[in-house]
Amino acid sequence: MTGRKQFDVDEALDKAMAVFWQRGYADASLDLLSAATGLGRGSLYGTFTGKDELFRRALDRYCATYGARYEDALTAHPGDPVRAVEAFFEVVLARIGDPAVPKGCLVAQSAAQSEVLTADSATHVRHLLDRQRARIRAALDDSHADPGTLDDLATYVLAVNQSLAVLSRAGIPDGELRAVVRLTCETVANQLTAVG
Amino acid sequence: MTGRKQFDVDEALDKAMAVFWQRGYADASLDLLSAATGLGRGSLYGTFTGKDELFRRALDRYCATYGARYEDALTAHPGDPVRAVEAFFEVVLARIGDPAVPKGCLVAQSAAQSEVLTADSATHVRHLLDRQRARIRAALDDSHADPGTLDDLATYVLAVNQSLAVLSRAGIPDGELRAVVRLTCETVANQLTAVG
DNA sequence: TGATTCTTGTACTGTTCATTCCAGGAAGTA
DNA sequence: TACTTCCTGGAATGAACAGTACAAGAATCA
Repeated sequence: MTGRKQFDVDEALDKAMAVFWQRGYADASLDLLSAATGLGRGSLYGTFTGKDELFRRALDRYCATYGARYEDALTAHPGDPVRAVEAFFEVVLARIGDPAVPKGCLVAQSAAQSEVLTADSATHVRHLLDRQRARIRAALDDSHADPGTLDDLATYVLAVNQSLAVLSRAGIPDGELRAVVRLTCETVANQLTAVG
Repeated sequence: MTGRKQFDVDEALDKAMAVFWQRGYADASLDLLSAATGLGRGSLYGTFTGKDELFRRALDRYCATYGARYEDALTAHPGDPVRAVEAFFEVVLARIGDPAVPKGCLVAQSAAQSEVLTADSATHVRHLLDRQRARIRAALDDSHADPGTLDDLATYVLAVNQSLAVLSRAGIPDGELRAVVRLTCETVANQLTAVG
C-alpha cells in the first residue's frame, strides 16, 4: 500500500537473523520469517530475492553486528595477544549468556549444515569463517612466535569458538564453557611465551 | 510379502544413520531414508515407530559404532592419559578423513540442532554428550591432578571434538584440524604434569 | 490532476513432507 | 491344508513448504 518501503531493512534482517539462528536454514520457514519480521511474502521477495538470499543477508547482518564486537575486543589490547583472546572469548560468552538472543552462533550452526545449503551459501559461510580466523590471526601478530605457530593458534581459537556454540546449544552451562575458555587462553599464553 | 522381517535392522540403521549424519534431521526426508535403506514406508514405520524414533535409534547405532572405538582408544593406554587423549583424537581424525562416511559427527550436528528436535531427541543427544564426556573423564582418572581440573579437561576435550566436527564440515582441511588436536593434547599434557 | 512506479498483503500454485491405510502374500501353527 | 499373524510396498491423505501472481494503493513527477 505504498510507493516507498514501509520498513527498515536492517531491523527486518535482525528479526530474520534470529529465526535462522535459532532454527537453522531448513526449519526457518517463510511463514515464520514473515511472522518474525512482520512482513508479507511480497515484501520479503521484493526486497530480498528469496529465502536463500535472505539467509545470506542475515549472515552478513550477524557478522556486521557480532563481528564488530569481536574486532573491538581483539584490537582493544594491542601488544597483548593473550588479553586480546581473553577479551574475544568474553564477548562470545556474553553473547551466549544473553537471553535476548539464541544460544550458539549462527555461523557455526550454518557451517555444520553446509552439506544441505546451496553452494552459494556454503561458500559464503566458509568465507565468514576465514574472515573470523583472519581477525584472530591479526590479533596474535603482536608476538614473537613464528608465523606457523600463530596460524595454528588462530585456527585453534576459531575451533574452540565453534565448540562453545555447539555445547551451549546442547545446554552445557556457562560455568563449564568458562572452564574451556580458561584452558584455551592458557594454551595461547603458553604457546606465545614459550617462544617469545 | 512375508511373515518374518526381510531385512537386517542394524544394516538399515547404518544406512539411515548416514542420511541423518550427512543431512541433519530436517533435511533427512522419509523418501531419502526409504531409498537409502531400500525399505518401504510400511517396513520403516512397522519396525521403527516413526521418523523421530528412527532418528534416536540411528543416534544409538552411531554411538555403538564409534563410541566403541573411542572407548578402545581411551582405554588402550592405561596410566597414560595424554596418550589416551591422543589416541582418542586419532580415531576422530580417522573418521573425519574416511571418505566412506560423512564429515563431522552425528552427535555434534544433532546437538547444534537441539532447538528444533523433539524434547525426547534433544535429551537423548544431551545424554550421549554426557556419556562421551564421562568416557574421556574416566581416561583422565589415571593422574594425580585434582578432580576439578580433570572435569574441566574432560569438558575441554569434548569441546574440541565438537569443534573438529564443525570445522571439517565447513571444509577446513585435515592438516589444520591436526594442528588444533596437537595444541589440545599439549594443553592436556601441561595440565596433568603441572600438578602431578 | 493524471500517469507511472513501486510496495504491500493475500490468494494461489505445485511440490514435498510425515504419516496412515490397505491389499497381497509369505511364514508359522495346528 | 486351513487359519492366523504380521511383514511389505505402494497408494492415499492432509498439512506445510517455497515461490508466484496480482489487485489495491501510496508516492513521485509531469
